[in-house]
Amino acid sequence: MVTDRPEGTVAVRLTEVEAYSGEGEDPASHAHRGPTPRAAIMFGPPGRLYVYFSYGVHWCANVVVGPAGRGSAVLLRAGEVVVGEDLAAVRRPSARVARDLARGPARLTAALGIGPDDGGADVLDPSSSVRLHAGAPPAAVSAGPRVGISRATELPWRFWETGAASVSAFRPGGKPRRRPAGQTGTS
DNA sequence: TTTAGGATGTACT
DNA sequence: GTACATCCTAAAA
Repeated sequence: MVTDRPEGTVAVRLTEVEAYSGEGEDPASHAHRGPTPRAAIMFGPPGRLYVYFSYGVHWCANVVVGPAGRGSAVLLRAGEVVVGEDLAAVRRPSARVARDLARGPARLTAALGIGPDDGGADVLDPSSSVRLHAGAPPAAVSAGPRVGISRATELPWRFWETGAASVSAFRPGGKPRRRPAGQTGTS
């Protein structure tokens, strides 16, 4: 994922995403109720950017997938900044460590500088300021329940790179407990 | 260190 | 009016 801005370029390698289906089988999706004005972009052609405003202060970005009219999208949940880390750090002053620059959907969107103006942008268009590049697939990918929703939590439609330090902190059934002994978050 | 509460646009009841 | 695909700040232990 790359964004070109007057102030610079930021590239992020996505490490965590969530799938949302609009086919009515997924009550957690914004598209579940149909093409509302906010979710209309999800029903458009694939490769478009669906940006929505959440909780009044955060923007989250999705990439529309599947045929037009289906309403399916992939939420970009987390990633690691590989280019323009300095600029990303400026955009995310609250991020104290590099790992937190894009850990979380709103943080990822902010680190990339994606805003409402980018809604509907074609991420496959080379001339677009927001582009999606295909990279080498990770060695291992894990799947599990989605985070931050209250419906259809059983669907294991969250996918992340196994062992990635930038994935969202998921609390299975309660407290996050400290860092598991085997996994080190730092290098 | 962990827990609680607040901000605020859009959609649904 | 309430809930939400969230994150940040403040307070307590």
